[in-house]
Amino acid sequence: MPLTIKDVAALAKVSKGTVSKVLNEAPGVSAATRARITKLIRELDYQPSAVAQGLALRRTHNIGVVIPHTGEYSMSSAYWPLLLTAITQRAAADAFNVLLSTAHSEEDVDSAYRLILRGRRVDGLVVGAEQFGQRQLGELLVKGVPFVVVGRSPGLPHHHVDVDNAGGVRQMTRHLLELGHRRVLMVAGPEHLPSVTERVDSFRAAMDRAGAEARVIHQPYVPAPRSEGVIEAIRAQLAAEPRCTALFAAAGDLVPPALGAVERLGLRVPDDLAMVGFDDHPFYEHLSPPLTAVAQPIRELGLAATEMLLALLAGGEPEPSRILPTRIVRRASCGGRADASRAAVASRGIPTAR
Amino acid sequence: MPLTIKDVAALAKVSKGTVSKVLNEAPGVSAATRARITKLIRELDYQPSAVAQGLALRRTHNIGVVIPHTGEYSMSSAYWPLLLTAITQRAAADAFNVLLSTAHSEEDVDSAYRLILRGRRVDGLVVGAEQFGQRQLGELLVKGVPFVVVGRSPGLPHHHVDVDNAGGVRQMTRHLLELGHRRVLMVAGPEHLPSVTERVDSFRAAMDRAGAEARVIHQPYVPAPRSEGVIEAIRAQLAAEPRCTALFAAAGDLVPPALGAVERLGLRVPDDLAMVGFDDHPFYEHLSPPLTAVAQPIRELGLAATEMLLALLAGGEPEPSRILPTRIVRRASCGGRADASRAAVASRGIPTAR
DNA sequence: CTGAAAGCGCTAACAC
DNA sequence: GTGTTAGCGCTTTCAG
Repeated sequence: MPLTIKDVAALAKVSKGTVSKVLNEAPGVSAATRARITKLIRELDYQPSAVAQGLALRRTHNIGVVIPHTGEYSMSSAYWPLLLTAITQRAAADAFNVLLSTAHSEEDVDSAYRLILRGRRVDGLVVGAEQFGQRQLGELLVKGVPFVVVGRSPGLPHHHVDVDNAGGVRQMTRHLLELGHRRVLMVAGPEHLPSVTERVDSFRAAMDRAGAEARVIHQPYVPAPRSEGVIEAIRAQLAAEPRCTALFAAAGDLVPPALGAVERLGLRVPDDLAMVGFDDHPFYEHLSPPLTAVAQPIRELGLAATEMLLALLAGGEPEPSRILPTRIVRRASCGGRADASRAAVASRGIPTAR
Repeated sequence: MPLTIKDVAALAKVSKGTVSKVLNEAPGVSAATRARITKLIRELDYQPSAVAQGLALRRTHNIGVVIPHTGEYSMSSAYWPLLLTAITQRAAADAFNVLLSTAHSEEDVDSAYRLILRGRRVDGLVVGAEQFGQRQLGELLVKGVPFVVVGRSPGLPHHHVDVDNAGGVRQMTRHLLELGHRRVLMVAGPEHLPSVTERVDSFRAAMDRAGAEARVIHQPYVPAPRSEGVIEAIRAQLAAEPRCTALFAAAGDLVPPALGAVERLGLRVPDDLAMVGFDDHPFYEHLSPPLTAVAQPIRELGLAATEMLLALLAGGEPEPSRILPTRIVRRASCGGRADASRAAVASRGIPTAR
């Protein structure tokens, strides 16, 4: 049986209340007894029960994170893992733990949601925009649970952080236009997602403005072994006359099928077709040719989301939304000169690969 | 203020005890009142406080997971994200939540460890072998916290799951030998890691047995932008006479620098040099040529770890260890015919890419 | 400055 | 079958 505050009090020959004050660095304890108790606590390696504290204080010091399962299909993007890491790290800095909940399908969203909310075991939530429907968000709003959304869910008002989808696409589209492309195919995700709409609209606007022809096809995100349909759809569009001279994969998960389609047609990149992606990935550098992409500040996004939530939990009033800029990493897949990509944020290396 | 059991009891005109019995499906309540209370609970959308239950029952229904940060450097492997997903999903099936803790450096390990253990907010732990030192594991043992290690930490006895590192390497090495390679370079991770030792020893043994020459260099896992030193070390070994005809990157994080070295030397794969990796990744299919690799059953590993821990928590006595087999996915990087890789486990697609 | 007591929301004996 | 009571480990008045 682990030590309780009562044990500590008995050993120190004081009351529980006094020990509690020492634990919480509350005033009203003489320096002498405080020192004595502090020492005892250290010697005993006593740790107060977070559960009991939670009951008494009605706060758990846990934040919930609801994101999609990283199934085999989604590992062509490092988005969620990097986001989760950043959130966890930032939360830890304020002594908050992260309670994780993932959903692997739409039906599943609701159960993920209740699992983490059940019993109010978190003080607040960070949720992926795609992970909560209007209903769930509305419920959170009603219940008064503090939360911040990563990405935007249209309609209801809420705190949110996101990358500048429109800006990133605009910048990349202009880059393609500058390189002389007049007919570009964008492969985008499912139409009902706000992030998809933002990217597509921005692409269309930039192309229109230049009097160039924007082609867009929407595709579901699908596990790699099942991407046949997606590959075929892209192949068909790519083969259609008049031919597009550039292909824009508007999400990380669409890059592999896009590559598949290009391989299937035997097109040479960048000579026959220029290619770019949204959402950078370490392997892009090693594709042949290396793939130009819009890089998202994923880590910063996670930090921003967490800070916003922590502010909310502290009773503050953070700005309702925070949009982070993207940047283009030029590699050889568009022809022209490829800048060396700027060095990424350094992280100290510890063993991790398996 | 959320509803409490007291409110429900008052509205139902029964005592808290009776409501509690209904909540826990305990006997001793007439069918009629049970039905009435159940209905009321549903109408009110009452959820008992997990914190209060935790206090009373001395179990939190949370499991802790301690894994490395997924810094930029480690996203060339999908190992940790996939593992985490599997754990979370399996835990959810038994109504357990996952409390996440990550460490981004060796110094950090201890704080990650105390953060999650502080206040006993978890019933048990799944930890990455590299994440806990002997000291921490020993402390867990002493404190009697149930835990299972993913990978092996030598010395102390503990429950653990792992992939068959030796078997996977042996199989792949034999494959290379069959293709006629007599001099092979393995790039492996830091020597002090058991998984690295297992892979290296198995490689050496298989090569020796065939009278072939095994060359091994150890390299730290390092962030992508800093891999210059690693690339250079590999390049140097690759250039050394007599030349190796095959290169074995013994961890996911070593594949990008290995590719870098090969590119730098202008070697053609597989004609000048065959290349294989340990730990498969969705992008390997789109490298040129597609990379042959040892695939690890990561998801199954996570499920096994979680099941072992859940069994422990339920008071059972699971087998102390579980080793899962790997399989080779043949692609074109070794020359010869490349089998189509067997279809991976299907997952239903929901929007996830950003 | 310190101790005693009430209460956070729930469970589990044990009466009735 | 149902109500009552005593904790679970901690915080927080409020006396002394």
